[in-house]
Amino acid sequence: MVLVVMDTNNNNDSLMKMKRSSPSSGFGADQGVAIKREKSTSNGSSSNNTDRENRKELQLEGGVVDSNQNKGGNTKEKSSSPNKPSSPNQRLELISFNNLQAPKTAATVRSSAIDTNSNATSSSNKNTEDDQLVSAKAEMSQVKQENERLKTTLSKVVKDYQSLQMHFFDIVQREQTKQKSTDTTAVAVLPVSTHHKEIDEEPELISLSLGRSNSAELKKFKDSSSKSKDGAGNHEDDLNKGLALGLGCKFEVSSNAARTELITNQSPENSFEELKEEEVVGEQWPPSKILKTVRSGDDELSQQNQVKKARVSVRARCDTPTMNDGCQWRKYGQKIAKGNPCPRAYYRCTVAPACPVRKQVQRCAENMSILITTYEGTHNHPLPIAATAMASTTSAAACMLLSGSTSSRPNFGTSATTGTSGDLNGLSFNISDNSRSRPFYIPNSSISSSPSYPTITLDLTAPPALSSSTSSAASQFSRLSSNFPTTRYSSTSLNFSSGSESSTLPTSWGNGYLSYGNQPYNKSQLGSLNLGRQTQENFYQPYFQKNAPPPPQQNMTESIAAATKAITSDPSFRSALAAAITSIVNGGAVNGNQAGGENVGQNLKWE
DNA sequence: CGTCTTTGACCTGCGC
DNA sequence: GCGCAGGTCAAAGACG
Repeated sequence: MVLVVMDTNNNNDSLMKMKRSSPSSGFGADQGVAIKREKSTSNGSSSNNTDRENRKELQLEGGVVDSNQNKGGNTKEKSSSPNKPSSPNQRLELISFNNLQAPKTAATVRSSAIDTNSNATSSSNKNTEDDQLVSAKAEMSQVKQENERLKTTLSKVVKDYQSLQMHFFDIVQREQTKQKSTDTTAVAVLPVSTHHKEIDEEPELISLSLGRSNSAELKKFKDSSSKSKDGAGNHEDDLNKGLALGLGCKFEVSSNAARTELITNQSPENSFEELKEEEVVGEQWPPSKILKTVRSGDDELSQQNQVKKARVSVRARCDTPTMNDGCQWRKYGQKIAKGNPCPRAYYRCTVAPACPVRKQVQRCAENMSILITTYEGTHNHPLPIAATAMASTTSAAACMLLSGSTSSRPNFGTSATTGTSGDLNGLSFNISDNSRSRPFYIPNSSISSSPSYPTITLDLTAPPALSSSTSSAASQFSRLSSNFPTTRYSSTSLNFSSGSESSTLPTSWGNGYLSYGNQPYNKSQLGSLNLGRQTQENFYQPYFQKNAPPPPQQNMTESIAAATKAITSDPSFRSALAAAITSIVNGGAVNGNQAGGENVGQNLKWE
C-alpha cells in the first residue's frame, strides 16, 4: 500500500532553503563568477560557518536537509523531514496511530471532564471540555474516514493486482502449453536443435517482463510456437510481438556455456562477489556480450563501457535537495553544468565499497521544483528495501533503454550475465521492435546531457491531466525532446506518472520487495535508513534463493510475488506497469507504426 | 581521530 | 592542436 505524501507546494521556499543551505552555490574553479560572488557575499568572514548555521536552522525548522547538510557522519540521505511522514508505511502507521490514540484522548478528556464536574467548578470549564470532546470526536471521525479511504484504495490495488495476476498466469499457461507443443515438434523435426532445448531449460523466458522482448530468439521461438499451434488468440499475438508479462528475470540464454556461467554466478559463493560491473542490470544488457567470444578484447571493453554508461534519469518534483531513494550516497563532486545554473552534484553509492553505482542530482533549469536524478550503473550488493523500488525501476528502465536502442543487434539478451543481473533487479522492460523505438533525446541543459551515454528519462512530474492520455504524454515527451542535441545514443523518456499519486515524488521508495539477496546488513548500514517499526529481519527479504536455486516454476513464482508486491506497493511502479500493458494491449505492440516511447507513454487508469 | 563535504585541480572526450 | 565541458580526484577543513 502506498500513499505518496509529499508537500509539493513551497517550491519557492525549498529553493530558497536550498540556496541558503547549500554551499553548492559557491564552488569549484569551473564555476561562474556570479556564483562565486554570491558565495562571497553570503558572509563576509566565513561562508562555511554560515552554511552550517543555515543547515542547523533548517533542521530546526524541520525542513528538508540534504545528506550533504547532515554533517553527522552516518546520517546520509535520511528521510528528510521529521515532521512529514517520509514513507507510505510511516504514513499508514501515523494514521493507525491516530486511530488508536484518538479514543484515548477522548477518554482522557471525558475523565477529566468528570473530575471537573465532580469538583463542581465553573460551567465554562465544562464547555471547554465539551468542546475538546467534540473536537476529539471530530478528529476521530476524520481519521476513520481516512482509514476507510485507505482501505478502499488498498482493496482496489489488490483487486487490480489479482486481475493482473490472473491475466499473467493465463498467459504463462498458454505459453507453457505452446512451449510443450513446440518442443515436441522441435524434437521430432530437429532433434538436435539446441535452441528449443535451451528454451525448455530456461524458464526465465516466461517471466514478468514488462514490455516487448526484442530477442530474436524469443521471436523465433514464438514463430515456431505459432506455427505449431494454429489459432493463437490475441494474447498470443501479443506474445508473438514479444510481450512477456513477467517481473523478474526475462532473460534468455542461448548457449550452454553461457548458461553454465549463469549457474556459476548464481552459486552462493559467487552470488555477489563475482558480480562484476558489466554483469549488473542497467549495464547488464550488453548486446555485445553475445558477440563477446568473437570480438577482440578491446572491442569487448569498449562495448562494455558503452553499456556501463547507460543511465536512467528520474525527473520528479522534489522539495528536498536530493531524492530519498533509500540508498546511501557519498558526494564526491559538484559542478555547474552548462545551460543550467543549478549545480550538479555527483554521488557514489556507499552501501558497498565497490559499488559502481553513481548518481547525479541536479535541479531542472526550467522548473526548479523538479529534481533530476540520474543513476548510472547497478548495485552489486543487496539493497535495503527502501532502495529496491527505485533500483528496480531504474534498472528496468535501463534494460528497456538498452534493449530498445540495441535491439538491432543479433542475439540480444542471450548473455548469461544478463540473467544474473536481471535476477537481481527483478524487473525488465523490453522493447522488441527497434523500428518502434523512437528515441527522446535529453536536452543539453538536463543532467543527462552527455551525448555519449544512452539515457532513459523517467518523468514522474507530469500532472494528472497530462499523464492520462497518449497525446498528452506525447506532448510531454515532445517537451522533453525539444532542442535536444543529436546524440550518439538514443535516449528514451518514460512518463511514469499516474494520476495524482505520482504528481509528487514518493518521499521514500521503500516499498520495494525486490531485495537483492538474503545477506543481512549490519546495523551501521541500516543506520541511515528510516526503518520505522520494521525489524531488520523483515527489512531485507531474500529475492532469490541463492544457496539452492529453486526450480524454475518456483523461481518464477517468487519473481511474480516479489514483483506484484512491488506493483501493489508503489504507485509509480503500477503506473509504469499500467503504461506498458496498456501500450501493448491497446495495440501498440501490434501496430507496428507506433513508437515504443509513445506506447509506453500511455497510462492505464487503475481506479 | 575517523568520516564526511567542499572545492580547486586535473583528466578525458568531443567538436572545430 | 586547442578550447570547452563533463566527470573525477584528492587535499583541506569541519564535525561529532
